[in-house]
Amino acid sequence: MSESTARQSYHHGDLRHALLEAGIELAREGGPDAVVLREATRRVGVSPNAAYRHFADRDALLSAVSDASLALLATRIDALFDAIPAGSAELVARAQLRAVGTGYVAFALDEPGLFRTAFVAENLDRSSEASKSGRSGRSPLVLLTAALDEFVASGIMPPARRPQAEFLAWSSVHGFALLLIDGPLRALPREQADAVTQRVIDMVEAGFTAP
Amino acid sequence: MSESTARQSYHHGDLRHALLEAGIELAREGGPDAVVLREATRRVGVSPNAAYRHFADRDALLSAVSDASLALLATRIDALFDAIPAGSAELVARAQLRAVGTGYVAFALDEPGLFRTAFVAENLDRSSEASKSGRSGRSPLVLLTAALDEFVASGIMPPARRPQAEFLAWSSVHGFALLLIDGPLRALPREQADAVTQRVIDMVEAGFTAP
DNA sequence: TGTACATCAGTGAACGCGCGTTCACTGATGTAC
DNA sequence: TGTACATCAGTGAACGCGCGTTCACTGATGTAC
Repeated sequence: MSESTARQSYHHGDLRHALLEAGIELAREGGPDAVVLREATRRVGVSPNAAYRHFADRDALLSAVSDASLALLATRIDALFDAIPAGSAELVARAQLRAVGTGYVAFALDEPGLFRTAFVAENLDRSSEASKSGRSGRSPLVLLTAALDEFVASGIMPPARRPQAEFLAWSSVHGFALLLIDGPLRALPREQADAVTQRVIDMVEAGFTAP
Repeated sequence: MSESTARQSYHHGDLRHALLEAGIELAREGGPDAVVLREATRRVGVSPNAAYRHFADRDALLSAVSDASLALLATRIDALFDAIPAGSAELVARAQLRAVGTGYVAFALDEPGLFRTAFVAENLDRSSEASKSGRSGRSPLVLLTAALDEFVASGIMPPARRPQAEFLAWSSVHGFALLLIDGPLRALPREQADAVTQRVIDMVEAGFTAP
């Protein structure tokens, strides 16, 4: 977009933002390894070292891109979450669990590069820390936690199963996303992938609520 | 081991094997990206281009290392599988599911570098293809499949849930392994990790067998 | 309103690095007679 | 058993590549008076 039109002035105006956008585009195309500092500056039309006015080093750029990817994932989940119709606390909680899982996998399928970038090693941590700190109040983990709390409150999940349940649910959905984008289910047509996603969530839900 | 003693003759004797071992060691230390052709030759004490007598290129070496990693994972699971005591078909099948999951996660924790190397993108496929082709009759996927077939046969799992069930179970355990080695559960002490692993398997089992 | 000057945000050129890979070669091995 | 020679499995040197990063610089901007 704005990258393609040669800029007029010596100063860019918002180079940090432009580099971040370019980095996101690179991640979208090729995952975290494709976030190459020189290529980002090339796309923005600026000399390579200009990046160092805005990012300490290549890792700082990658981190920013990773954070942005995580935010896009969160947005996707939020949208499904907000579309849940009113109902009994139990039904809403079940729908919330489903929304988180469905949005998570859908994002992975639609944006595999960003998905992999969001979960670059050192950032996986941060995604859970950030949510604990409350900085991003609507992070997926927070939404998931709320849903599971309601599972217990409404009596469909035994309290003994509650500890760490977020991570059990997360594991299933995360692993499934990876089998779909990189793994043996890579060739599965989209509609079948969506159908099996629902079965992953069924399994998780049954695992939590089974007598 | 034998790499450390300078070799006597001009010919190495078993350079292919030595390079593979060096590659496995590199993968063990740093995952797939650490499998660097020049470093492997350095460790074996041979000139870099010597590797090309035995591997077409760097990717061929990485593939071989990945295959070897997968084989080590399979061996680990096999050991648990073979230790299952005799019993009713149902109990044995439940124990088999548990053995596959437990061995899988244990390997990931003990050998995170090899684990990540085993599931390098293009090889995740191969792990399921290889098992279908029957070349490796005791691959984890084959063992898992057998266990799940017995779930249905012994009546504890509705046949309607059987299709794709391998991948649902695999997803959960694979995702959990990644949360443990790279992710938010990285800091979990080993014994807690082992305990939560059992709960992951509980969840999967309940999801399959819930009424 | 105009000017001097500090600060900011870029440029251009170059660096060292380690990698994968190729070239022409040579020492060692095995086989035919 | 010995020798000639093809083949095999190494060596040594070099390549180009693209990267991240640093250096000394210069053009643009904003602020004080």
